[in-house]
Formats: sequence, C-alpha cells, structure tokens
Amino acid sequence: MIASTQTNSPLAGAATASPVAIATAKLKSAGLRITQPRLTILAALVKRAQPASIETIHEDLGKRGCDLVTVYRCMAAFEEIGIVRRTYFHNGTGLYSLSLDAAPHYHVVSKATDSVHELDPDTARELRATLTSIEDKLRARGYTGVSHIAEFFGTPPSGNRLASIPAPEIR
Amino acid sequence: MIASTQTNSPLAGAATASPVAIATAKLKSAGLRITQPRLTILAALVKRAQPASIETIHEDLGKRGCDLVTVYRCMAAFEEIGIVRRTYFHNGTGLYSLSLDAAPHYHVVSKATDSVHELDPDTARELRATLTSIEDKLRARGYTGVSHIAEFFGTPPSGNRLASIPAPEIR
DNA sequence: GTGGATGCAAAGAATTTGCAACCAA
DNA sequence: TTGGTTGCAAATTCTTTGCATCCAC
Repeated sequence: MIASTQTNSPLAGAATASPVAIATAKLKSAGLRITQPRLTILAALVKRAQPASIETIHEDLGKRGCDLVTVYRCMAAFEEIGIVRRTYFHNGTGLYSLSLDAAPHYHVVSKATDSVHELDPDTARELRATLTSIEDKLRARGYTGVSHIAEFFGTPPSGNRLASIPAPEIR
Repeated sequence: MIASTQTNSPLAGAATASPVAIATAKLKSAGLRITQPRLTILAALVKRAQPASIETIHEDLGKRGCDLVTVYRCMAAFEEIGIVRRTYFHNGTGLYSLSLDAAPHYHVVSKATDSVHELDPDTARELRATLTSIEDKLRARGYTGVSHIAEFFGTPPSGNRLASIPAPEIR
C-alpha cells in the first residue's frame, strides 16, 4: 500500500532509493512541499531509526535546525500521509518514527531511561499478524480509519541499557 | 496474579464481593487509606465500566466530587497497585479503567466521538494471549516491571452502539 | 496522635494557534 | 505569483508540585 503509492515517482523501482527519497516522493504525491526543515527532520528520523519524542528529534536537527513548532507541524503532516507512526511513551508523550514500509514495528520503551528497543522480527511478525487480523475484523464490522497502537514498557536488564541503532533484538 | 494478592482479605472467596469492596481490600493491603474521594472515584469507575479520561471521571463524581487534582493522585495510586489500567486516547491523553481481574481488556476508541467499545471476548482472548507471551519473553530476557498498551482507533459505523460493551456491573 | 490524603493555588510540560514574513512550485 | 510553510509569541491543555489543613487508622 505504502510502496504502491509511488509507482509513478521517478524513484519507483529503485531498490536503492534512500528513505529520504521515498519520503519526499510521498510528500510530493500528497501535494506537500519539500522544504529544508522537512528534509532535515526526515534525515534525523532516518538516522535515529527508532521512536523519538518531538523534543529529541528537534535536538537531533543540529545546526540546520528549525523551530520546535515546525517539528510538531511536520510530524503531524508526516503522520497524516503515513510516513511516520506515532506511539507513546509511558507517560503519554508522543513518540514518532519513520514507517516507510507497510509493516508497523513494535517496541519496548524503557520506563527509566529514554531507550527504545525493537522487538525481534519473529515476535513482531506474530504480533503484527494478530493486530492486523483484528483491524480487518473491525473494518468488516464497518469501522473506518482503523489503526492501532501496541507498545511494551519495562525496565531493561542493566547490561542492556544502550539504546543502540539499530535497536538490539530481544528474543 | 491480581486476584491472588487478596487471598488473605476478609473478602477472599466471596464470589459476590462488589468491585468497590475488592478495590478497597486492595487499597488496604497496600497500606493506603480508604477515603471518601477514593470510594466515590471507585464507584464512578465501576459505573462507567470503560476507559475514561481523568476529566470525565471527575465530572462523573457529581455532588460528592473532589478536586480534580485528587482524581489525578488517586488514579496514579490506583494504577500503582494495579486496580486501574491506563490506556490512551488517540491524541495521547490518558484513559483509565478498573482492572480488578488479571486479564486486561482491549478497546476500540472512536477518533470522532468519545465512545469506547470493548473487543469481543474471543478476539480479546487471542490478543491477550499474544501480548502476554511477549511480556513473558521480555521478563525471561531480564526486563522488570513489564507492561503493555494495545489499543485500536477508528470511526465506528453509525448506529453501532451495540459493539459488545458488557452491561455495566453495578452492585 | 500521626502520617497519609486533600484542596487550593501555582508551576510545569506538552502541544496548539494566530499571524506576518517567507519561499517552493 | 501564490498558497503552503515557517518562525516567533502567546495561548491551551494536560499534569504535577508545594504547602497548609484535614482525617483515617
């Protein structure tokens, strides 16, 4: 679904298309403009590769950073056209991550530190299958605009505190 | 797990114990005090029987209502000892619901209205099994204080108010 | 009596909005 | 050119904190 929306993009079929290129193609096809702040934010998201707060993303921007408000607005726009997903920190603050592939990812968010670990592929696949089938069930019942969130919280074992990129697998 | 923590309560084994009585027993065994605001809040939670915002719960209190801040503090305390669960509305605001049984419930939260529908028992059971097994995996991996959230969002079909919300238990 | 709980006010954090200036298409 | 975007400031919303008073145990 996500991939198919860009078949008429100049980058379609380019297996090596960078995440930023894919995202900008989606921006364009959504009628949104490619601006410097957006490119910078996208680059930061790619680099971080895991859910991060608006605040964190803003800090990640560095020299070419834009206003915090712009990050909020961009993330809202990105979410709307499906290039980022929003999840939540244990206290309810929003966490955003790139979602250029159709398959959502799932994470274990540390309650203590701000580290985020991704579920291992097998576990994620199983969870995704379950959640997707429930979404389908809801659509069959007439629900529209169906989405979901699923997140795990916990304190990581002490040796595992490093939120590396890419996130360590948990099995 | 939750049920077993009150085996030494005077109410243990009483199949007819009211939700409020169960909750107060848990408060007592946690060393917390049984106050009028807490009793009123518990009653409101029982009556509503589905996730609600702090604001909504506060409004539900009516005549015997307490300060909004007290609701916040009580819900935090309740969550800590496991008699309520916190989930999230689509925009990230917290939603609380009683969780006196060990099995968490799952909901479809309407993006438009503030209605909340509970998943049917079979679907919930399947989802719960999947999520619980992942939690177990994390504990085996050394994580502590493991919990999760899982929530569905969508716009319900018009007229589908009957989407299996269990009749509110008021005893 | 005493420490936990509450109310009120005030602070804080997260997020949104208004509007003029700006710039991508 | 022109409407989408941005920055800055201010407003909102949600939640937490300080502290004196109060009350459950």
